[in-house]
Order: sequence, then structure tokens, then C-alpha cells
Amino acid sequence: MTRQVSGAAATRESLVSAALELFGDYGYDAVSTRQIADHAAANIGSIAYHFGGKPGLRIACIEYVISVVREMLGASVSEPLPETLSPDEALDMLDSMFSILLLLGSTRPDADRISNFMTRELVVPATVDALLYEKLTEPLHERFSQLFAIAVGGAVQGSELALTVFSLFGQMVFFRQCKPVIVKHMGWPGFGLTQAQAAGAIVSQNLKAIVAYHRSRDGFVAGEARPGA
Amino acid sequence: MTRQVSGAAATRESLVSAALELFGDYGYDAVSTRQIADHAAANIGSIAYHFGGKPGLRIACIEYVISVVREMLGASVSEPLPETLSPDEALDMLDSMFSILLLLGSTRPDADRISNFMTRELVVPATVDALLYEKLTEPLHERFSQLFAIAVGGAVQGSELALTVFSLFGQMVFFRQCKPVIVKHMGWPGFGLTQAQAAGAIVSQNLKAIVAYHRSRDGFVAGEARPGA
DNA sequence: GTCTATAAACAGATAGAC
DNA sequence: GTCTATCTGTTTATAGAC
Repeated sequence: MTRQVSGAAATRESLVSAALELFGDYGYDAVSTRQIADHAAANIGSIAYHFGGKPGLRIACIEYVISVVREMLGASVSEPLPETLSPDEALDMLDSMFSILLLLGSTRPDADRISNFMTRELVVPATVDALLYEKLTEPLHERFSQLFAIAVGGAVQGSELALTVFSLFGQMVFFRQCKPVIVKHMGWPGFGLTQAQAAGAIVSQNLKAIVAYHRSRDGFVAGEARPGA
Repeated sequence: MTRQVSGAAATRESLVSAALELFGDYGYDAVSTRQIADHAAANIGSIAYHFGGKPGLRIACIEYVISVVREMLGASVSEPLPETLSPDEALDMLDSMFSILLLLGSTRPDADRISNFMTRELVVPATVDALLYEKLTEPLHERFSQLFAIAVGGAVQGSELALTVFSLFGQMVFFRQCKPVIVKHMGWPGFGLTQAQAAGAIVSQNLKAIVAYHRSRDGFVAGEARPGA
């Protein structure tokens, strides 16, 4: 019983891992298939064999990233919300989801490259961008919107709600996306767990500030049922 | 008197304009010098002649973007702050600077490509990124930090201040950066003046919410002098 | 399934005619 | 200053040996 049969899967994984890292660091177009093959200790031909070509490898990376993030968020995004959810509970759920996403780059060994790749793919999407959008961005936005609406007692709705949630996304994405700039400015040694937590604390604080603002603006009373329910 | 002498400047402008648009839309690495030359109705050789090569053209684009943004922000970033600045005045200045930056893509004809290029360059910086960072990001961040500190009466300082300002940057950058995603989700026909204003309203609201949060947290009293002055 | 050699297209840079 | 033809290296994709 040799490892010959499982060699294929190992090569696939190795290629996706290498591609994820290089695409994330330098961008899809800046990286050649040779670099990827070298980095994965595989040969160039294997990319065509396993993925059909460079675009196929990109899609495989996107699918991998989607599966990892969905797994990390787990029930918070896949299961329906409990019907009886107080505004403060909704706020806590929002907060913890942000925390998970922001710390994603620090809690598992390969997650930094996942995070790099994902944020880059969000900004510089391929023609296949629909994949990441439909499977990740859209469901996440939907869930965040539900939670935010409950957290502010229904005071924010429609396009204002959608844009506010995007603005919260923006804060989170920015910290990971412009990591080099932030690390340089802050004089940090890198962007590890400590730094991710520092960024997370700010995002959390801002979330609470924005929620508090909308609550007070519309005469929110703690524990009161939201209108329209 | 022919236009031959001014032809050089026209070619330069044309090449920068074309490069700005293509780099902004597809990224530096994905665009070939041939595409740029075609788009600018110039020949390939002119890129080497005027800019020394593709990297030189990129630097020319960065310099152009820096000059435009600094011009638009004008006195708000280049001149020293007035010594007597009330928290509310500081907040207003912050607000209007955000507004200028966000509407940048809608107030001048070539500004959409400027905005695209800039946000992309921020995320996928060249080895020459120091240019954009030193001349634009850093001074902007410095000014925003000063204003924010005054706006909250000195309640936020040090790394918390720096990160909070970055988080505000993030909101703004995200709206321009993930334009395709947002436009798609909102069902907008595009990202024109109306849409930029809608996004700007949210950013402005969030800014006020965050400032209000820090003011109330530290017992801020309107009109009170900030500590340490 | 793995690896190598090769093909066809493309990149950026350049020399020289005009 | 402009433009074209060409050079050199590199890209992805592929055919075929093992």
C-alpha cells in the first residue's frame, strides 16, 4: 500500500495552498504558473492536469476560501435566527461575527493567506467574481443586516441599512487589506494576534457607537419590541 | 508655428490618462504597454521615450493622482490648523474632508479613473508605494488625527486614535473600492453623484456617531477646552 | 499521476528610419 | 518626437515519455 493513490489529492492541496499565498501576496496577474508550481514543489503540467489551467486554479482557491470562512462562522450564518432575539443579543452576535472575521488571520496557521487572498479577490475580482459574491458576500450581508436592524430596534431600514452594513464591512476589510500601510504607520512588528485584537477592539467600539447613535436618534428603549414585528 | 513642440506634452498626458484608466480597471500587472499605447492612440515606443518604461509610467500616474487630490483638498491639508478650533468646528472640517474625498469620483470628468487607480494602488502597492504613502496617506492621516482628537475633546489618543482614524478611512475607501459589489447589491444603475452622496451620508453619520460615543464616554462638555492645551 | 520538452503567443525594451 | 520592426525573455498550454 503506497501513497501513490493519495498523491493526487496531496498535489492538489499543495497547489491550492501555494496559489492562495502567492495570489494573495502579489495578485493573480503578477504570479506565473511556474512560480506556483515551484512553490508547491510540483511541476507545471500538474496545474493543467488538476485544474485545467491558471483560471481553474483561481476558482479552486475561491472555493476553498468560501468553505473555510463558512466553516468558521458556522451556525452564525447558516442557521435561521432565533425568533426571540433582543437588541442587545443581536448586537453581541454582530460583534462576535466581526471578531471571528477579523481574527481569521490569526487563529489558524493557513488563515493569513486565506485572508489576504479573500480581501484581494473582493477588490480585484475575476470574471468569476459572482462565486465569491453569491456564496459569501451576499449571505453575510443579509445576516448582518438582519442583526443590525434588530440591534437598533428597527430604526434603520432599506438602503440606509444596507449601506450602513457595508460601511461596517469596510472597516473590517480595510484593516486586513491595508495591513502594510497600517503596520508601517503603527510601527508594529507585523500583524499577528495582538494587532488583530487591537484592530478588532476599534471595530467593536465603532459598531457600538453607531448602534447607540441610531438607538438614541429614534427614541429606542431597551427591551422594547421593534416596530413592524 | 506648428503644434509639434506641444505634441510631446499631449502624448504624455494622453499616455498617463490611458494608463490611469486601464491600471485602475484591471490592475498594473494585467495591463500591457501595447494596450496602453493603443488606448492613448500613441505608439509603444513613446512609453519608453517619455517614462523610461512601464514602471516609470506607473510612477507618473501616482504623481498625477497625488497632485490632483492635494489640489482638491487644498488648504484643509496643507496649511496649519487654526489654534482656536472648537470640537464642533473640527468635526465639521473632518466631515467636509470626507465628503470631498468620497465625491472625488463624481465632481470632475477624469476623477473616476483617478479614484479607481488610487484605491487600487493603496491595496496593491508597487515597490514605489512609499510615494503614495508619504505624500498622501501619511499627511492625510496626520491631519485627520488632529481634527478627530479635537472633535472628541482629547478623549482619544495614541494608538486608539490612530486606529480609529484608519477605521474611518476604511469606510470611505471601501465604498469606492468595492463599488461593483455595492452597485450590484443596491441595484444601482452605476456609481454617480447621487450614489456617492448616499454613501457619503452614511459615512458622515457614522463619523458623528463615533464622535458622539467618545464624547459621552469621557464626559465631554461642549465648548470645554481640551486637556493638555 | 507525474514530469519534461516544446510550441505558440505574448511581454517589455530597443535600435533606427523618418 | 514619432513610429515601426525586431530582439530577447517569459508566459500558458500541451504532447508525449515514464
